[in-house]
Amino acid sequence: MNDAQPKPRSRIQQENRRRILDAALDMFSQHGYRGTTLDQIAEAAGLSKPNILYYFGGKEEIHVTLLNNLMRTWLAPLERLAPEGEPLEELLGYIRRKLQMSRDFPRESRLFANEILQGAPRMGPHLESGLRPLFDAKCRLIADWVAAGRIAPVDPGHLIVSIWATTQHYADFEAQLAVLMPERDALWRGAEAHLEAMFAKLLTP
Amino acid sequence: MNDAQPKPRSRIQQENRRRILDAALDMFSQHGYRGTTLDQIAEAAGLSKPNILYYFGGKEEIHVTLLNNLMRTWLAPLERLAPEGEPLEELLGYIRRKLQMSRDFPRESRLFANEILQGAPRMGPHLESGLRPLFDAKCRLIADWVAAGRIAPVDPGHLIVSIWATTQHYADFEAQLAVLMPERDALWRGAEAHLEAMFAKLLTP
DNA sequence: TCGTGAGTTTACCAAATGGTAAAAAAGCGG
DNA sequence: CCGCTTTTTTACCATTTGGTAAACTCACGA
Repeated sequence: MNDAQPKPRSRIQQENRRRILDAALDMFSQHGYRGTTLDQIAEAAGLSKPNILYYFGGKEEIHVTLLNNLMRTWLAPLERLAPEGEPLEELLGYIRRKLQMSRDFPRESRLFANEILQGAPRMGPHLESGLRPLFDAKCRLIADWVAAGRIAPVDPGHLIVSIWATTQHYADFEAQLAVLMPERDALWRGAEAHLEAMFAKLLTP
Repeated sequence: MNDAQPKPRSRIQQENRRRILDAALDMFSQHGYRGTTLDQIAEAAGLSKPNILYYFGGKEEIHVTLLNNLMRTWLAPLERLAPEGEPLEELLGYIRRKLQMSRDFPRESRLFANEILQGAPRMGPHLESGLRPLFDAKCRLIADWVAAGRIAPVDPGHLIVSIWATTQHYADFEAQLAVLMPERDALWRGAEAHLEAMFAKLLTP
């Protein structure tokens, strides 16, 4: 229904679009949508403002593009939660992947958090069409595991929400954690150990 | 060093300041600092913009006032975590109080989340001077409980962080949860049951 | 090497925004 | 009811911001 056009982008187009999106991700994730100006993005990208508007239709189009890109990488870890493996290992693996994403892609995590915090004004449909089916499917998978007695009884939905909450928190609230637990390396190691232990204990039948 | 002045505010001053702060809390928690305009606050408060600037020195002063007020109510639940009681009951009580705050004061939770997400530009000092000592003290308390074998071994810092993450998530990511778990009443009941069960299992020796 | 289209810059603009000055209106103690 | 203070409104302003028009430069294939 929309831009599934080919996209025969020249070398320079690709490079400049990438720079703009990278700069915009920096800004939007730190200052939110309205807190970010085109001039900031332009300066961070090393381009002039009109030049940026040559590559994107406007501020909102940049933001939406980022959100669309985000959705894919964001769903990936959950998609890999598969019925074939050992349930406990599958879930702990998911937790590990999710925590890794918080550490390696904190900007993406904050962009998402900002968008949701503000009521998901530009993402509502995506949640409904992209996230929800996946969430429901994985809830069913977990419910099956519970029914089969392969993991301890647990509300699948709230389990997934707990995993999101705990893992994303380390990216989204980094500014707070930097004050409370200043040793960065120890923080991530401690986080992984704690979350694995916590969810293992919760899920072991 | 600053406004610890008496504050002999007239009836009308108190009322109007309250209305402004309430309206500003609505706006700031939903749109962030830069995403909120004085005109929005004015309209929501039912006052004219210059009138608002009669009560507050400027936009930033309103925001800082809200943040200061927030700090007090925000620390209260953790302060009540006391060494006298049964450790497990104390911690579960804390979790219950924290979740209740997410349900009853989602605006405050989101205001806080917004501020931290953006790097705590107007709250950094408060975290250091207000939150950190409390956090450290409660970590020591929990460590003592662990050392005494009264709760299962757990990293106190990460335990507290997990409690924050899971409880606040229900307020901060409400827009997302509204899509995934539309039945509002069931959501809060399920959240309480799930979190109590999860942390009880984690902490029971 | 020259023409042409892709890419970039300069010079703007209208609207929005935080904030101010000063006059007007309300309150209110006497 | 008066006079003085508090509160509110009207009329502005300078800056910022998203965006545009059009001129200009550059790459590159014929």
